Amino acid sequence: MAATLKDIAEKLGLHPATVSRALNPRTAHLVNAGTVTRVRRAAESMSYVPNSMAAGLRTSRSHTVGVVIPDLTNPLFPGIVRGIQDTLSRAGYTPLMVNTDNDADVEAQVVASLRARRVDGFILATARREHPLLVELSSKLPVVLINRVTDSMQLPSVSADNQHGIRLAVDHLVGLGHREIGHVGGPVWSSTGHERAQSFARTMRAHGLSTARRINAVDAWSIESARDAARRLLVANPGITAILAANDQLAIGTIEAARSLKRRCPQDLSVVGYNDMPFMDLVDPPLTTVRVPQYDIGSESARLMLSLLLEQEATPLKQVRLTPELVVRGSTARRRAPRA
Amino acid sequence: MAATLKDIAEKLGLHPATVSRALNPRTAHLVNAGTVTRVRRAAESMSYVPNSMAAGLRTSRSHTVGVVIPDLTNPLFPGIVRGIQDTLSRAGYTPLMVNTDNDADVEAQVVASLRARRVDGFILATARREHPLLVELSSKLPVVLINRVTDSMQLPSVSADNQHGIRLAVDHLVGLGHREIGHVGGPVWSSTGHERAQSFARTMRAHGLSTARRINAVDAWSIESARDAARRLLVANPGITAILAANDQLAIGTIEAARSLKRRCPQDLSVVGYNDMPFMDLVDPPLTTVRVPQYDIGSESARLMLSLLLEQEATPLKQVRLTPELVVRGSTARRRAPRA
DNA sequence: CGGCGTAGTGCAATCGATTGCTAACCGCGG
DNA sequence: CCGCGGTTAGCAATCGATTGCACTACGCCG
Repeated sequence: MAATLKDIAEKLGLHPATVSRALNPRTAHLVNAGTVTRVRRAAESMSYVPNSMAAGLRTSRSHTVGVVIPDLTNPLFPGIVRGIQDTLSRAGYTPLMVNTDNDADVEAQVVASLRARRVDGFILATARREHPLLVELSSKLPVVLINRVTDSMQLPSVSADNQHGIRLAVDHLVGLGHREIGHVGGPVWSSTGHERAQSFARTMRAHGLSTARRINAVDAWSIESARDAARRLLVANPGITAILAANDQLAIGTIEAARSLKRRCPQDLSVVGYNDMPFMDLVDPPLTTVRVPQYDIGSESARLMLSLLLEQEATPLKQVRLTPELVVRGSTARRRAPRA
Repeated sequence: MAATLKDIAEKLGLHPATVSRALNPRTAHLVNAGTVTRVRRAAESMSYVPNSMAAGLRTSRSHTVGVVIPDLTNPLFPGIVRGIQDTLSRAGYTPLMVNTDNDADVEAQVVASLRARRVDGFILATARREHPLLVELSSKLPVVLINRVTDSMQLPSVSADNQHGIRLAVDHLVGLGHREIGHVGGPVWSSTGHERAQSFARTMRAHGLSTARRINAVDAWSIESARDAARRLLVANPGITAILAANDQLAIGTIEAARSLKRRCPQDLSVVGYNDMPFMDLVDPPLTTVRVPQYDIGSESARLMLSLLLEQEATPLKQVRLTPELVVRGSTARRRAPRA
């Protein structure tokens, strides 16, 4: 059906090998310049499309990268994915994207199916803290981690600086006069949640503020989960005047919990989110949040992957840290007189 | 490096062909049951992963489907993509996803690169009204259209019933007492925008209401674009008390335009969106909108694609239409006395 | 005029799985 | 004892591109 190298070769009275070389920019210099243009023209006219499966079989490189995402419908990820796609495709690579739903079994399964497709490498945005696959996987293929650095192993990674982001947020709240600041943290199994909670504690201590009993955790990065947790936190600590949530969904859940306790945001309670997902400027109240450069995280991780794939000499371990910034909107306000 | 059929065969003193048959459920019955289990066990222990590129080369089927999306960061799409992925992967297929940014050139390019990867079919969610590629493409590969039926050609498609959705919205507004209802339509090149505008006109006429001069169009599905358009519409037609926007972004832009003209939503102007993207319940005011079943659109289109790929006999042309529903929230209200 | 270097092509093996055909072998009936 | 049907398994070709090696022809130098 579709034209092959052999078809072109026959039409031109050449050998397939010559046609192959003429069409490959890296080897075209081995072929007479006139022949190259003849071949190019013929390929064009026969609308030749190289069969990447055949090429991949021969070279055992698929020009394909597995991209493992916990949940694409979390608005944090589409931006990242766009960054990955744009950068990879510019280099002739195709991302193979899969969701895991934050389920370790699903993850094992999709990783296996991507290996069957012979991906050349993996970009992992799943942020479980422990990760049995990782050791084995990274010994066989290039792996780039997104939003996570592992405790045990050194791997190439791209992430936004959580410590810095959290400090921006806490400084902002302290600057507004808040002293009793709570934290609604992410799931305990999540390395991101863990890191942000630690950064929170560290920063609070640096300000000489109490931290220990205010840290709280939920079991999913969801609005519902935060609703419960924040409610408990607020009931247990009525003196809290501000809460830093570990991401935007948790911030929204926190605001809803506050409302259910008749505490308005920002008048009675300031709330800061994290990530600055799309539309967070439009919710009520517009969310003050830490913006992470989503597209850049994606494109940087793709760039890192490409350098691992293309550099002949072993690339030195690179861990890219991007800097988040604080976006002040309507969900934070100066602390008012403590409630009666 | 990785184990191959031959490796297993040698270890077991068998021929690769036998191993292949033993491992393939469709041909396992040709092999002695005992041999099958021996092979299975060996494959397991050597952690054999079949090379899908070799299989694909031989069978010229990649078990891969190209999924072409205009813009993944449009929150409408992640839900659809999830539906596609879940359904395809359950059947052993892998989606290859690409963005086009609503650019026809980019689209041509990504389609070419997907064809080089020998995708078995295409799911197209790009909704340009005219589409030169489509004719050629659909003659060579199975194609399923999302959110679009073409004027010229009959192709398998999955979409939500725009006419029905628009009617729900208009009926709602009319029921609230509105008579002068405007429409902020999508880009003219978009088939979705076109269809919704037509449905709007039709429904308004059915209600005996004026329509002609209120229809308006913008050049992108963006908040900014709607801001300008809605402003012009409102300035030109100050009597308008309600606006139906062709999607949620346009609705948000419309609300902002109204604000800039000192018209509050919903008190002075009711606004209805379309799609019910995530977080539309949280914006200010919570958006009344037509909900389309995003996940189902994705999974139905994947199902349709699978039936095209797997059924031996030609599948009869199927055009799936899903039914949207109206979600009433805070952006619409009963019409008040006409403004002074 | 002989020999050597080089540019340009052709040859053929290779990647790993699949599959139509063939071959070996068994049991059984005539 | 022969032959036949049926079950298992091996053989070998095939998919299409890539690439190390061999070969030809030509130009150039000594």
